Amino acid sequence: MSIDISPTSARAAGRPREFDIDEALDKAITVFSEQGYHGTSISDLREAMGLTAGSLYKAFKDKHAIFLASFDRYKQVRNALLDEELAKATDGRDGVRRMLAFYAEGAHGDGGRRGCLAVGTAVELAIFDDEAARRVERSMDRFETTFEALIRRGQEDGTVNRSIEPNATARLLLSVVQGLRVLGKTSPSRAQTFSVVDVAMTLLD
Amino acid sequence: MSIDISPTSARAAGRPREFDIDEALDKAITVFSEQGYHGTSISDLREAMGLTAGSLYKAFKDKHAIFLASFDRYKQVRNALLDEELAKATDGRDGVRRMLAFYAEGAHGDGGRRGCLAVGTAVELAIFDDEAARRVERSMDRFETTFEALIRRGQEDGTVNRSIEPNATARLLLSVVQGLRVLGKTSPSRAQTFSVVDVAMTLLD
DNA sequence: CCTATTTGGAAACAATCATTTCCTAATTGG
DNA sequence: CCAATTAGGAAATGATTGTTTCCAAATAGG
Repeated sequence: MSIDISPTSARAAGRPREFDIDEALDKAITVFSEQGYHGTSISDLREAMGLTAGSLYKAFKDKHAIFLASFDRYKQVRNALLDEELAKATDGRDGVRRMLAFYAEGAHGDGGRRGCLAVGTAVELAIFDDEAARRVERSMDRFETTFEALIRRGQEDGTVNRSIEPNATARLLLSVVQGLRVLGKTSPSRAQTFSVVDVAMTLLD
Repeated sequence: MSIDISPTSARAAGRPREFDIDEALDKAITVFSEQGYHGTSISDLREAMGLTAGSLYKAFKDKHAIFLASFDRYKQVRNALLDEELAKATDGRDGVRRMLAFYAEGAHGDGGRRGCLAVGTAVELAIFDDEAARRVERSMDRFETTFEALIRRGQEDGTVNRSIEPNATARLLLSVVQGLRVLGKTSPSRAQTFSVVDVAMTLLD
């Protein structure tokens, strides 16, 4: 029995995995987003991920673990894209607009129909699944905090009205964004979706 | 073979049903709201509704029919309550406030955790279930139209700013309301929920 | 009172569910 | 090159799924 401090890059003993875990999770994200957790069977996942049950259960403990891993990857990818977008923001107001536009972009057309995995998880699993609920709450908190920070930044740089309440307004914008994801399920037009963004922006005047 | 134009009140031949359909559907609504369609088994429904499988399948064609009947009753009850609330409105602005408050009231605490059956249906079933999707769309349209009518009424009676665009603003309010239902799944406080309503109302100034 | 009709309810149904088992294949370390 | 370890994959697992069947009970109309 020896203490193992091997780097993660070192390949473990045994036959190497023949598929990329993240690529497989990306397929799982699509299925879970479209069909939900209970609506997705292991067969659905096998087919979408191109794996046999054996491989699935060697890579993940069970269906629930596949779901949580999919959720985590979904958030990681989406957050990275959002951060990239927010890095371009010239001021607080521009940041809010970019953030709203980022979600509006995902809430219409095919992506809107597919849905948001965080919203789906909140609606389907948050009551009885503590691990899922914790992840949803963390995700919502992050959005709210980011909105609030952008509003405060705008109030300092003069692009956002100083008399509005940052936290309450951030929470309203969070509601709008989650609501757009729900409405996106009935595939509204791009214009319809972005008109909501335009109205929301007037709150900063 | 004779043409039957008997009133619906006349009892048909055969053993009479021993349970009230609407009461049973109210139990089903709770289960479907909490667990979703795929997360709810016939056993769950039997237990909640206090019925045997035989009785269930004599009253309804199948699980899907139970769900649609539950959805229809949910909307009927909620719409009746909303109409009652809106009848008290003194002007357009007051109507918008009452409508927002009506949903905020249902979106926090235990009711918020339980969730909205329309939102759950939109998220879980709208893509692959046409009958469910049609019902969701009709429900959303009704909300949007009601909001828009209240805004126009407010613009006429002088309680709502005449320079705002009624349709776009109505759609934003619709988004807010749906978003509150999503956020309600992580059981926010009453104050947190209503602060969103207060901010939304400033759009009418 | 008899027939037709419908419900209540237990038991049975095939199908599908998530998961495991078992064997072979592929790799690492010694 | 051998032992240990892990992955791939087909087949089997028991449990649960939604639904049906069958029989007794309760009603209406004739």
